[in-house]
Amino acid sequence: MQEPSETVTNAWVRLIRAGRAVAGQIEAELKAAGFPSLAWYDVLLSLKKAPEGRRTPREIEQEVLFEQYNLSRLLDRMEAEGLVRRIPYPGDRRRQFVEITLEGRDLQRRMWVVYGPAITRYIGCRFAEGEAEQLAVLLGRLAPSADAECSGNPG
Amino acid sequence: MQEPSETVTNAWVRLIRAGRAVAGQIEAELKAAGFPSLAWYDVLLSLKKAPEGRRTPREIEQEVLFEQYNLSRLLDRMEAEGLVRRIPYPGDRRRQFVEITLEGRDLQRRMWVVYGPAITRYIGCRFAEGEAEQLAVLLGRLAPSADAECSGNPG
DNA sequence: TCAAATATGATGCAATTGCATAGAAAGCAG
DNA sequence: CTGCTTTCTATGCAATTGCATCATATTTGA
Repeated sequence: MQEPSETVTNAWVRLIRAGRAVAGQIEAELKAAGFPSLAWYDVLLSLKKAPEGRRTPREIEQEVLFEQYNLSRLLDRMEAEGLVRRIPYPGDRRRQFVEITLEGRDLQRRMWVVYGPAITRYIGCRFAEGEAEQLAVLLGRLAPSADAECSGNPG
Repeated sequence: MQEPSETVTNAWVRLIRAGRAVAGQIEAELKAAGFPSLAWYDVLLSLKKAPEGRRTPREIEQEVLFEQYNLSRLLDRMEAEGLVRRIPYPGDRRRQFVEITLEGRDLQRRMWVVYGPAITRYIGCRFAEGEAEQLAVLLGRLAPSADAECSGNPG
């Protein structure tokens, strides 16, 4: 296992910087509009897309890549705001379902009015459609599930 | 200003997820090896690359995209560990220089031994060199300085 | 069937981050 | 000069995150 090439390192640095820059600007717009952060949006959207608007915390975690303990407390806050509701999971009392409420659905919709155009402005505007496609494909290879080609483990 | 296409949204979602996933794994390896986080590394490297190993906090901020107050306190911690030293800025007493110490340089080097191969493993291994180049170029367009093509401002 | 291992979610506590604002030094307009 | 604005860094306090661990429920395997 060896050092990365200049090019690879550069891609990595830009990946992080670009993510930070764009996320920072979008978060700022959401906040300016009086909305909660992207983390809340991610949870709301994840639930909204799920059948019957419900998922277990584990499923949400894996989709949005949050830490278990962070999500647990984020759900506390969201539940306190009435955006989400925890309900028993039939057949396994360790688990639970988290279900989006009407208010939650509504908030998601209202946030999208700010969020969508922001994505257009910070991403869409900078690429031709084919380029965006290319970028998406390349980034898809970095997904946690995607298998690497070379072997070797940490440590 | 309008909604983003599916493709653009997808690129954005993957950008964030990929960054989180890779950063998470790299952070885990660093921690497992007894090292501090990537944020510390970024500051050390930024200083190391600078002439005479020194930069003002503002310069570091802009390079690594940290918040001013976070960097201020990160530097406190790093200074307490002897990795960095604050020295007066000649001709402007508002500013200061942050200078990397020998210990700081050494830590950067030792962290790279873990960090470099991790970049290879999580990024390099997943792309041919030309693809990595492509990815880097596309991501470069998202840099905060890069100008967007369409107009329209938030709000 | 029962103890050990595993899976899921919650929580106490320390560390970090975000927010608003302070404090100090330049820069600027008249 | 003098007062007003801007720039740069620090900080009090609240909110969030990370870490370790707990509590409970299920699964596994002898």
